[in-house]
Amino acid sequence: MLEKTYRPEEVEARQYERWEASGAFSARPEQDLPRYVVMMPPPNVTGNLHIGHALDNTIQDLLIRYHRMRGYDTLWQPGTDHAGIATQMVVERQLAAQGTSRSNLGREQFQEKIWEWKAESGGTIIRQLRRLGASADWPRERFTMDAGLSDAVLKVFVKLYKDGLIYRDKRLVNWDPKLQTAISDLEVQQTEVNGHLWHFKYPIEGEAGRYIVVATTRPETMLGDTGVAVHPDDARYQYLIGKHAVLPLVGRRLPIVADDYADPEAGSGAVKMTPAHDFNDFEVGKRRDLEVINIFDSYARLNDNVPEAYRGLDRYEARERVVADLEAEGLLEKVEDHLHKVPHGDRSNVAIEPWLTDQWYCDAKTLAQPCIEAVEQGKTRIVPKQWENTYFEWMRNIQPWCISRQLWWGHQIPAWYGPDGEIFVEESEEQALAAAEAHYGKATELTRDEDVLDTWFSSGLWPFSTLGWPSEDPTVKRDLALYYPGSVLVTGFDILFFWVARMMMLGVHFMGEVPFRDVAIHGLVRDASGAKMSKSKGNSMDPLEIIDAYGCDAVRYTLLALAVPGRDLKLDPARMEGYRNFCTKLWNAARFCEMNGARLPADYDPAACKQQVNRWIVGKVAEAGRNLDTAMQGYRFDEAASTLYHFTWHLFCDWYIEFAKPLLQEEGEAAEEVRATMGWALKSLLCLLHPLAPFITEELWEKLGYDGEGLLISTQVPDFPESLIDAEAAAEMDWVLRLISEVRTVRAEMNVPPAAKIDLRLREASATTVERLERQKEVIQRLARLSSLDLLADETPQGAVQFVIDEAVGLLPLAEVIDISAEKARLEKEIAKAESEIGKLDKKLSNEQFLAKAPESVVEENKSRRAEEQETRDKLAAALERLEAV
RNA sequence: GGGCGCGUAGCUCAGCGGGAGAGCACUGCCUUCACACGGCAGGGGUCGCUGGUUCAAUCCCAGCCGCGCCCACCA
Repeated sequence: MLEKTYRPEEVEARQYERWEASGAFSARPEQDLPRYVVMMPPPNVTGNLHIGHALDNTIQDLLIRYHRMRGYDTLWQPGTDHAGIATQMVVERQLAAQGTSRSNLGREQFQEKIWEWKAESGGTIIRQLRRLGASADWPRERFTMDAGLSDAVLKVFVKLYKDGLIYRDKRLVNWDPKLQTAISDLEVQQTEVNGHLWHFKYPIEGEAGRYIVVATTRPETMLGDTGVAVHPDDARYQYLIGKHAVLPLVGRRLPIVADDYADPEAGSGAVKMTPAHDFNDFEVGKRRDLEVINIFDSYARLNDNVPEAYRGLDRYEARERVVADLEAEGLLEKVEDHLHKVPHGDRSNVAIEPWLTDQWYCDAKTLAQPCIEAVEQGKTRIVPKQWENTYFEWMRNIQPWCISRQLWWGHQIPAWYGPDGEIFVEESEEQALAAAEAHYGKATELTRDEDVLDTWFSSGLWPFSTLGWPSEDPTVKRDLALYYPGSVLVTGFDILFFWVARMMMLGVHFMGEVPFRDVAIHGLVRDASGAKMSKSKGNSMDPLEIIDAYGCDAVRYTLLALAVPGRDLKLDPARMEGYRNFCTKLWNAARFCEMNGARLPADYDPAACKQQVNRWIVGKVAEAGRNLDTAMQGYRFDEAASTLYHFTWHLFCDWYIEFAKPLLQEEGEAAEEVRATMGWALKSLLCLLHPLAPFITEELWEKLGYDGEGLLISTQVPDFPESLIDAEAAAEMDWVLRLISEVRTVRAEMNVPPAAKIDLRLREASATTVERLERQKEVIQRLARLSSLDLLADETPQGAVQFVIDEAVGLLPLAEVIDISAEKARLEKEIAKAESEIGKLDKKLSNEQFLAKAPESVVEENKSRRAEEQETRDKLAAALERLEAV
């Protein structure tokens, strides 16, 4: 016999091990089945599972299990990402704690350290995903720096280079002075800062006493100024165009140029130009042929291109000095407070510096074009659809993607330089040397580019690199044919650009086909009050801890129930408690079934049930199954969760089991049919629930001795054809349910002491209305007896309900426990409510336009509602009169 | 500056042209032989505000007020 409560801690590890050992997680390429493929977003190899991973992977596991149980060959491709900057930072911090640094170790030793660190803590997150119940194809696990995936990176880089889609360029990049690397636009976060706007007077050359005023938020950059721009139509400055200003502190002649970029409305209308340290100024500088003078070193300290007094100063020290010196010279006109956005590195959290360097770029614009079309044509669907706009917006305005990083951890760029700077991009050093020999006519020594690629470059290949591309191996070719493109990519919107867009670009370019059919976007997990979870705020939830506390199924169910597509979810422990209770409820329902000998005969046919309750619950199971299918197709995991929750608790437990109790007391055919149907319903329910709550359902399946090797390993969900839904049984049962509720209410209000349990014995189902009415009468009679009320046998069912209520109310004065004045107040309130309802309906029904234009059915509905309300009102009024008479 | 989204019961959120819903919380009764992580019954909402379209608006449209997010080169 089952225990009284479900104990997840005793079940989860055991069931998981059994699943994994069975091999049932694995794809079955050799079988001729429809395919369902999900590529797991690879977490950082050295990371820990956080709540966002838990959501993302629970959804994927739900989809995978759901499809696996419906006859698909499923591939859930797992793996991890080397996460360049993030991992390098972790190891660097460790080195710092040990009193050393990467520069002390040198490149090779440092890389060894990282590999050691990976070997040590690399498997953590994968193990943690197993705690979540993730049924991924673990033997296929990949790492972005595996040999195979690295081959893919090489091949892609070389091909794109040779196609002219990757190139080297000298331009301003987002330079992170702390991490000492370039970063892409996406890795830059704009942070609002309370700063100042300084207005400086630049003397006009040869016109003593005349100045042009420029404003800046970054005074230190003035040391690199090479011009001043004004708007061509700005009357105030016409006479200055073509003349020069003299840069204070430096003495450089600054051409005053006309350019549309200068906004006459902003500041003084004149703007200083620092082409080496500002993206806009760089563009203006190119147009107006201004000098580009770099004044910073890689740590954002002033270099030798500034007057000696400032050399070596940090940018912020320099700012103070420059302002002080200009003020001393009387050239500071004014200082205003100024709130503005300052770009910061998302990893380092220091202000990034636009800095002139040589970097590798990817021509994202060209790659993006077919991806825009692919989504427009519906080859890939983004769910919810509103995100398509965001995708289009970004893809249409995409900038060149800076793909080189000055790091040591990652895929080193396969580019070699000859002595004269000639670039050789090849898949190996040998090929590069060969190319160099061909180029120079003799063997020539080459130096390899030190930079590595942006992490997202290799993860952009994930949908096909994990399948073995570019290997020519027949197995790989087969897998690519079967498992590319994937069915759906599940992800939060935070990496829509970082990752999804890159996979689209690289997938379409190299495979000639989009990497996935659907992109299912979910929100971010926030705490109960809506704040972002973060360690520093102390509001983060460790998924493993909450799994320990509530059980994995409860955590999964909570996440799914909250997962409205594209919306953030606020995670409240109270919710998890609720779903933990749900698990217990399910467990106990199964326990009841077990205790009462619910069993499923081999020849059981749900469509052949005779009894009404059984026909009804069969239909409700089928309905739940069909609703689940609809929800899953629309990625409405919240609806999937709620439909099964409602069925389990409020239909199966609250009603069906209660109806079954009296029936089970009797021996014979009726009881047998209930046992069989109950067994069938429970078994079906376990099948339906398994993808959401895999552990408890599997455990029950095993404990109840259902067939096969278990839910995950060998069970297919049966079809639930619409024909199983018996509309007549459903309508009757709805009526019975309502009736029982009403009688219960009356009894509660009358304070009728609890008699025996409501005893419903619904006799064999019958098709004819006469018989149906007879049965209902019997139900009413029983209820009435139980309520100590006599009931006229020839009342019609609807009248009977009213009669029961009337009688109950009529008995009120006799029940001493009832407070008469309170009861009067209640009745008066009810009457007022009914009257207001009648008033509204009257108004509606006297509206000619309504009668003329509204559909007939709506009019009829309103009329009958009017009649019902009137009847209710009259009965209530009569009851009130009787009460007053007492 | 541009874009997206949100304001529905005390809380968290579904719904979305024709009688306001769920979970939790709350109140009352019930330790009845699956379950007190339970059962039954109940209270609670001018569906942000103002206009418009419509026979009919929580739902569609416009404006406004609050809140959040994303993107953007404004000194």
